[in-house]
Amino acid sequence: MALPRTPGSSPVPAPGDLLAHPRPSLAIDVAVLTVVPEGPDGAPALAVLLLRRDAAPKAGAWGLPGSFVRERERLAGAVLRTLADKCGISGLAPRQLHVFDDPGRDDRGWVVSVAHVDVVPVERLEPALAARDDLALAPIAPRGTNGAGATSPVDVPGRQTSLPFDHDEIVALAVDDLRERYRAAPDPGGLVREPFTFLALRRTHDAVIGEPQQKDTFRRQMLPLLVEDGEIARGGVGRPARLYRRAADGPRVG
Amino acid sequence: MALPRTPGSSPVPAPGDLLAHPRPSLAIDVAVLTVVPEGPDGAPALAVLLLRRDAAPKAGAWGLPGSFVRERERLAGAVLRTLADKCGISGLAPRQLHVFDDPGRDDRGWVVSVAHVDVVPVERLEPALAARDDLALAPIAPRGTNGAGATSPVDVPGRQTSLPFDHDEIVALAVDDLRERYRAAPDPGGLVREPFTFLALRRTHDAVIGEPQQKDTFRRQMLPLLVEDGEIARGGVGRPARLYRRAADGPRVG
DNA sequence: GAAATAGTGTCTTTAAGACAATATCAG
DNA sequence: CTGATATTGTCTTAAAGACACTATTTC
Repeated sequence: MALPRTPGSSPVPAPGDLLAHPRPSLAIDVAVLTVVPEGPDGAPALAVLLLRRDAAPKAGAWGLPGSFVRERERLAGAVLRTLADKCGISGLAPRQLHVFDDPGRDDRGWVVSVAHVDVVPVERLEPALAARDDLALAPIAPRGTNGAGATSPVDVPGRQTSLPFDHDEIVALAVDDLRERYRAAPDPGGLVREPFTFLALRRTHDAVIGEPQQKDTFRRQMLPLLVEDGEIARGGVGRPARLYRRAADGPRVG
Repeated sequence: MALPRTPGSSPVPAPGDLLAHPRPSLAIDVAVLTVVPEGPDGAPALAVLLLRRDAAPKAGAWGLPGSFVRERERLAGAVLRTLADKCGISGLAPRQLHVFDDPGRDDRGWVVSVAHVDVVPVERLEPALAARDDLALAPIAPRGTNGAGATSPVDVPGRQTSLPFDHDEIVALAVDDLRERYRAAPDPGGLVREPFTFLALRRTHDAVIGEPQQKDTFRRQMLPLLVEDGEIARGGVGRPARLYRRAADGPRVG
């Protein structure tokens, strides 16, 4: 077998020898989205998890968690490992969004990154957020309404006006993906603990989609995708609401 | 700088040295879809371009065109190069579908492949198809209607019942993606030469989507996305139809 | 009973599906 | 004029939006 060559030596592969190909570094980035109970306007709102970079390029800047994929590791596994190792968070079910392949996107070399989105209830982020100062939840800017000439879909903390690399684009893709899924099904990201009332479900959808959903239309759309459970009584002030769970054919269980 | 290591030597990266990471081979696969004038039932129908493999694994079997990404090459560029080099075809605008990252998907080693879809008018495939016998257009099986116990969405030529690797899955994703886009906009793949009549447009949509579109509903949906052109007279037998082009805000121009 | 929230009824508006009438050409 | 296709009108049906009414609890 031929010896492994340095990447970029010979563009012509020796047949049968995979290692002869120049190979890129493979990375993942992940936009962890959640709903915070108090957004900028007091109502629940979408937010994204940011991490202060300590590594080489753009050290000190806020960006999305990401890392290189290890040998024979699955992409989803790399995302979950990154969240666990770098953020102390147990993620759930990463979804692929897009591959960013611009050869000039990283000064360090040829890095191809697969962008992901994951959705996590805010309770699972709070311990890590409270314990560390290099983690932050940044609110999603409500569509083009962004301070000054910032082009980021995120209200980045501090003086920073945008996210490094393609992270602004990744957040935009992640938000679009999540909104599309929340228009079609009840809480596909598992943000609401089961069983839940229709009010809790609708408040979450309002926050994700960014605008209030019609009470009755929303009920009629989502009802066929839910199964009833029991009753809630204590706690609320008005008439007790029925409790529901996502129908079995629905997506992942939180 | 540290010497490049063989992939798989050290899973712990030396900080600052990108080359120290084990790196996968990066590949692309592409499902080239088109509409052939005479499908299995005589009507125009969707088909996918297959290539007979000559390389190492599954040599002789029909599969999708694909190849390894070269150094600093864009993914879309690798797709277009593959179509040009291996199929003698000039592709148009590849779209990413999904990253296949199962470490066991290729016996030769750690290969991560980005699946793509591209849409090409059949006229641009015909010269290559006529000149070579390792290229074929396979009809898309109309939803689950597949000979015997075949699980492939493709009617693969010969005795083959499915495509190698994840190619069956790629074709299914490609067809779903194309159908979704054709439900929303007039001929986003540029299959019909401009200017076109409503009949030509609808026949193409019928073929892509796999079932006939309502004549009047289709017209009402697509009309706002088109701009008028002139008139057609010669050729047809009935009343001449107006000619249209895709509206400027539409997608790529063929 | 008053306040608050849950759940349902129904009217209006909009869009799709279906069918058919009218328009305009070649022969 | 006949046959063929294009284009438009309209009726029916289904769904969404909007509004309001009734129901059931806590205080």
